[in-house]
Amino acid sequence: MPELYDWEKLVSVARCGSLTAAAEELLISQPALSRSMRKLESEIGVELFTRTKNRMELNDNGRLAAELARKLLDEADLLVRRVRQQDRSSRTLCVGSCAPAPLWELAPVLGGLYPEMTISTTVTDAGSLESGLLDGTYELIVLTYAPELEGVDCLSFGGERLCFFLPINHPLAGEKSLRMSDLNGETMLLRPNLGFWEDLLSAMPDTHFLVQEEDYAFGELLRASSLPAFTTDRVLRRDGGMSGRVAVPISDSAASVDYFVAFRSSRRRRLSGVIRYVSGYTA
Amino acid sequence: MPELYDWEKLVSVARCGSLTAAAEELLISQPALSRSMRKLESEIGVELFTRTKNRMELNDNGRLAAELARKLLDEADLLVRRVRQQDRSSRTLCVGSCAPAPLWELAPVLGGLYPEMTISTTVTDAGSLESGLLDGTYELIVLTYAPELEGVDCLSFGGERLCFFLPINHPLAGEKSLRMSDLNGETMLLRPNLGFWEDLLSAMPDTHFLVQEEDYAFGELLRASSLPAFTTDRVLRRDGGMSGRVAVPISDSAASVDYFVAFRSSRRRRLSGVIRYVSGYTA
DNA sequence: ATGCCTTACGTTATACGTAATTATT
DNA sequence: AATAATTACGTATAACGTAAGGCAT
Repeated sequence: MPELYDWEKLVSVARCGSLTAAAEELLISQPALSRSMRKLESEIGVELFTRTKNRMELNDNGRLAAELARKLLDEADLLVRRVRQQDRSSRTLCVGSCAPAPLWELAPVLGGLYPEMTISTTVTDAGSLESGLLDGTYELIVLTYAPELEGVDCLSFGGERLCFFLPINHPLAGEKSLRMSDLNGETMLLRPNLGFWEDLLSAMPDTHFLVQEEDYAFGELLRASSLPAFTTDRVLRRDGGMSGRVAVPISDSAASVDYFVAFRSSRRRRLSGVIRYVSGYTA
Repeated sequence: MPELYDWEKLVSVARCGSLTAAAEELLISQPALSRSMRKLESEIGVELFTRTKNRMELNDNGRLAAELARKLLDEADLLVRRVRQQDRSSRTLCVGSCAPAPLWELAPVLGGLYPEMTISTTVTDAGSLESGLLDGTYELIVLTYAPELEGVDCLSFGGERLCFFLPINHPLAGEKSLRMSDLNGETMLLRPNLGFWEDLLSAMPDTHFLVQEEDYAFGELLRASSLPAFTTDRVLRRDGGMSGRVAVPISDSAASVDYFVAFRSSRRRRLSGVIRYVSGYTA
C-alpha cells in the first residue's frame, strides 16, 4: 500500500501541474518522481494520469486521489501535533491566580517540587479561574475567597494589604493610614496586570493613572518622580522598601484580602508537595 | 515524519500488548520492531512507552497516538477504496429496466459498442429507475412509457406481448387468444425476477405459482411437466419455440406493452452509439 | 530457566541520481 | 532547438534479520 510520502508526491504533482516542477519542489530528480507515480498507480491499480508522450495530466481519478490525499496528509500532521500537545500539557502545571503576588512565591516553589514540569502561570478573574479549575485548564488556582465547589479542596495562603507608596515629601506621607478617596484626583503611577486589584480603582474615579508596562522603567519612575503609587505588604516583602518613599496602609476593607489556594480533590496525591508547602505557609 | 507503516506498527503493538507478539503479527523480527518504535518516538519527539528493563507498555501519549493512528490508517484505506470505486464506476455502464427482455438485446449491443466498459444491468420498478436515472445510478433505463422528466430524452424500443405457454394437450391449447382469467385457479410454472410482469399476476388471484430459480431446471420442468407457464413474443424470438408446447397470446390490455429507452440529454454524445442502435430498432 | 527488550553487525532491498532516449511543441 | 516524460544503470541509504547480551519474572 502507498505510504504518506507517495501521497505527498501526488499532491505536489497536482499542485505544480507537472512532474518537472513537482520534482523541483520535492527536492528529488524528475525521473525518480516519474517512477514513483507509476508505482503509485500500479499499487492502487488505478490510472491517475492521462499520458501523452510529452505531457502528463491528472485524470478524474487522479484529481480525486490528490484531493483525498491532501486531507490524509493534513490528518497525519494533526495526529502528530495532537500527541505532542498532549505530551506538552502533561508536562505543564498550570496555576491561575486572581492577583500576581501569590504566584511570585508559588511558581518558584512548584518549580522546585516538580523539576520535570513546566510551570505556567496566569492572572485572570475569579470566574475564569473557577471554571478553569473544573475543566482542567488549571491544576491550582488562587482566589480571595474559599470557593464552594463540588470535589474542590481549599487551603489558606496568607493575605495581602494594599498601601499607597508615597514620596516622603508628599503631604500625606506622614499619615499612619489613609482611605482610597484621600488621594482621589491626583495622578498616580500604575503597573498593568494587577488582577482583581484593578477593580478597586473605581473607588478613585477622578484619578489619572499612568500605566507603565516595562519593569525597569517603572522602577525608574518610582525613584525619579514624585507621583504617588501603590504597593502592598507582599511587594515590600519581596522587593524591600525604597529610599525616598514610604508605604501608608489603606484602611478600606477591600484593600485587605486573604488568599486561598484551591485544587480538585482528585489531584490531592499528585499535588501533595505543594499542599504541604501551602499548609505550612500561615503556620 | 512517520510513514503509515510506522503507525501500523504502533497500532499492532498497541493491539498485541508486546513487541514480541506484534513482531510476529507484522512478520518482522522483534529487534526490527524495537528499533522502529524508538525511531517513531524520536521522530515525533514524544515518548510513547514506559520502559522497564524487561517490559514495555504504552503510556498516555502512546495510547492516544495508537488510537489516532488507527483512524489514520482507516482513512488511508478508505482513500484507496474510494479512488478504486470511482475508477470502477467510470468504467461501468449501468442499465436499468422494468423487465428483463429488453436487456437481452441491449446488454450485448452495449458490450460491443463500449468494449472497455463493464455493462451492469438491473431489473427494478419504474420509480427506482426514474430516480436512478436522475441521480446518475443508471445511464440508460427501459420503461413501458415515455417518462416526462426535465432534461431526459426518450426513444421507442419495440414492445412485448405476454402469452400463455401451454402443453399441446391442455384443454385451451387450441385457442387463438385467451384472457388471464381463463387460467385462474390452475397451478403454473413461473420464473423469478420478471419486473413489472409480476404486477399482472394479481389478475389471477387463485393461481398457485411454482417459482423455479434455476434456468436449466426451469427448462426441464417446461419439457417434463404439463403445467401451463408464461412466455412472450420476445422470449420466443430469443429461444425459439418448444416441441410439445404452444404459445397462446393473452388479450388483456396490460399483457401488451411498448418499451421506451430513456437517458439524460447531457449524455447524448457519450451514448451516441446506443442511440443509433435503438433508433434503428423499430424502423 | 524462560520471556522480553536491547545492542551490534552484516546484508539486502528499495528508492535515488546521472545519463541517455524519445517524442512533442 | 527546447521542453518534458521515460528508460537504463550504477549507487547509497535505510530497514531488515541473525546473533549476542542483559535483566526481569
